Amino acid sequence: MASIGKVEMKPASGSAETIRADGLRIISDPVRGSAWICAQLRQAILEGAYAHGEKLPAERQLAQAYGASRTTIRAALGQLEQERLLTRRVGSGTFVNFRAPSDAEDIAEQTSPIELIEVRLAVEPHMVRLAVLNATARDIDRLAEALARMQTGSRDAEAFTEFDEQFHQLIAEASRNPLMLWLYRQINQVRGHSQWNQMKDKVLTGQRIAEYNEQHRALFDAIRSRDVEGAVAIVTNHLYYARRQLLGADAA
Amino acid sequence: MASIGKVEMKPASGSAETIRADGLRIISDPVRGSAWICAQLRQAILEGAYAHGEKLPAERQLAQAYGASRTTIRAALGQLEQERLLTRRVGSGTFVNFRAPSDAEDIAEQTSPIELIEVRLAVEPHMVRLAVLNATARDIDRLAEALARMQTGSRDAEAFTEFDEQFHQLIAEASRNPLMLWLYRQINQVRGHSQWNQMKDKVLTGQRIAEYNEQHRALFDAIRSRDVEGAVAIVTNHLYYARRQLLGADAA
DNA sequence: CGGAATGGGACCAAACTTAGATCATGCGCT
DNA sequence: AGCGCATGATCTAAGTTTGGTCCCATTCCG
Repeated sequence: MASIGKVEMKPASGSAETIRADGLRIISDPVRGSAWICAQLRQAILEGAYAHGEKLPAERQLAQAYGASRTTIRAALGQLEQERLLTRRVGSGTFVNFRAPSDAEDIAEQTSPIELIEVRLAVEPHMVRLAVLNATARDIDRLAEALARMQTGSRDAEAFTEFDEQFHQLIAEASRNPLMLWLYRQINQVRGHSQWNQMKDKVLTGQRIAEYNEQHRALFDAIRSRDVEGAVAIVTNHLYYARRQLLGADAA
Repeated sequence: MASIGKVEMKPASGSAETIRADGLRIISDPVRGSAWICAQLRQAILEGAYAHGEKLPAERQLAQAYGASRTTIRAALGQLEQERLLTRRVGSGTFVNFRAPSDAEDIAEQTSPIELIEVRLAVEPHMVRLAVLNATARDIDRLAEALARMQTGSRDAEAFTEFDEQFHQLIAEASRNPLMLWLYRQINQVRGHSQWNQMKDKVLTGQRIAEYNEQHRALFDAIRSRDVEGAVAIVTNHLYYARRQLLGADAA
């Protein structure tokens, strides 16, 4: 594997830099400083050389690769982290946090978070209705698992969004309607690319995550007990609630 | 393609890295670890290297194959299981749970007319609501034209279906929500390919076409007069009506 | 000179990996 | 049914990797 792209390119020798010998032409660019390394990495990320979520080489390895000290590498990575292009986790590594618009649908760019909520408001209530009516015991087990994961592991907006997508997609599966599932997957894809991602950090405070978790719990209980109207009401309110907060964030 | 690329590192073991004198060129495996193994397996599955339901090698064998510990392999498999790409059964093995990506046409074949109606029942009421709220005068003009065409030229089931799709898509446009419009186009595409086409001749009798036309007329009037609840009620009944007839046709 | 950036090293705590042992389950065979 | 075996699930203990932090010497540049 790794046949694709994963080769090539040296971080050094970007443009005609450091003409040794005579030392004229020294002008050059920021030669191999943290700023230069930062620019190289940023370009690589923005060009999609690294997939979203992919792990970068460890700092010590990058240092060796770029022929720089770890301090310098850390300065560059720190800058990129501030730009929200990277996420760093102790003991784990440094990860890319940028989705290349390569596979992003045009439609995602044109869709505002409000419009996305409107569409979900159209689809999800009836989807939940079908889910309550058609969910198998296995579906409900899966929902329970997802709910447990969500309530234990959703400390930040990033993780919560991911779990939230999983949860709602499981409901889509529980509807046992292939077209409905396909449709919701499309919506989820848009959701992953939309401008929502740029504002969710501001909207999803810790308290709101807790509130959403409560609503998810209530929705699950309604589905499990086959309470059609209750489930529909909960998901409808859930989305109205989210829309209200989006409108508030817009105003702010 | 002499672009800036990713820096490839090698793990501590394995092949010697090759650092060139002039610059640096780093080779070798991208950081093996559970995340990397997970990515490898995911790509293999998504590429169809494993058929749906096929059994993967046992964990102990995978561990040996990847030169990693069983714990690491299990971490990767666990991630893929969470992504619902795998299913694991004690005593049996690990199995692929992924079907070749369904495009619109595949989905259409898997979708029964009833399921299609269910999805439309989910989407269209709220879509109509948005349309009533957001339709421009131009939108309403276009709807009027389509309605006129439909009522004059819909003698057979074929022609009526075409006009009907146009009419509903115009409503989607009137919602002024690009995602909604895109979504409805997808639905319409499925509609064009589905098994519906094979039974519509039997369902769409001349009388029923006339009834549908009446309903369309009423829906248009409601939209034009900005009667939100009225329009929603009409389209909902319209679809329930169609569903009832489909169920009748199924029974027959 | 003096400040800023860089290099190089040490140490820490968190997360990950490894290597086992043991258990529980399901399958195939007699 | 009973048995043996392969497989996934779980646990423990230790080792390794990794980003976070601090310190100090060196280099670069005004």
